[in-house]
Amino acid sequence: MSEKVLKKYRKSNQRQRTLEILQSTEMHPTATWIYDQLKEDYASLSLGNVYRNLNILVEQGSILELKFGSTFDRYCANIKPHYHFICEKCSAIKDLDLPPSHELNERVEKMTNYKVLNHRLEFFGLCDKCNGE
Amino acid sequence: MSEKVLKKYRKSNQRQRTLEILQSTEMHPTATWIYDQLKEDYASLSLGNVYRNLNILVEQGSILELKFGSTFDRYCANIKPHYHFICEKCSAIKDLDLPPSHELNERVEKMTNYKVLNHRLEFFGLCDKCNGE
DNA sequence: GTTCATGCAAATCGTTTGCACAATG
DNA sequence: CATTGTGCAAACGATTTGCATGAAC
Repeated sequence: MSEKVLKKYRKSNQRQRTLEILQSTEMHPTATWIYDQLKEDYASLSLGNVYRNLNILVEQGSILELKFGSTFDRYCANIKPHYHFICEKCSAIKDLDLPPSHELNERVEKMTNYKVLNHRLEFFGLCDKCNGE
Repeated sequence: MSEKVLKKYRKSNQRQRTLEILQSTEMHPTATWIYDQLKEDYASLSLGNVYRNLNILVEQGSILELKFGSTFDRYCANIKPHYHFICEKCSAIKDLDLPPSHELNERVEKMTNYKVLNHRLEFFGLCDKCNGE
């Protein structure tokens, strides 16, 4: 496993403020929402720089990025519900035999006041081929 | 709940072939990969139409789309692992108190020969506000 | 002959990047 | 002064869409 070298970053008010904004909200904002908040303090702010700072904060482990975007959509003809395993090295996607548990939905429904209709479970790691090396 | 009116579609060899290709593979291909396969039979094929047919097949319930793309990235400052609930109506994302189960990784590891490092679990439905209406 | 299917090219949209200049250490 | 931060605009890449033509019913 290649150990990633942490880059050195200077102090940046804008980046610090970005982190504070993120820490002060329960919602999971988009880059654009954060941009709008920051805009009040930084009139000449650019969206590109918001992305740059968010990526740095992720790299530093200060925040999490929930990827709902930016890679490929994948398609499959196995239409009965099932879980997936995704190889982080070769990007292979495998169907899993683990039977989907409807009971999980009920558990979440009981601990919240949400109506839970379904869920999606994905495992990440190394597939048989990539793990053998 | 608004019931979606199913549109009527004619028979299309290209769309039928798209489904067959998808049904004959274990991998979870991207639109581009499917395009490359189809290209052998349809020399003048356009990628745009592959997307159109894939969307129709999804709408008809013949295939599943695994969205790893095409919406927003969301960010959050809660860096300890946790699961999410996503409201399908208002798109709110909520952190869940359900404790992440490392045991799930082991279960998958035992039933496959993959190295399982982590997983991601998301629930979908209606949040408290949207469910009340 | 009305509606759907298709190819083509342009548009869309979230995100990234190259460049020039300002700020940091 | 060497390096990082920033704004700006252009680039990128996956997906969608408008338009004109061809096929299905």
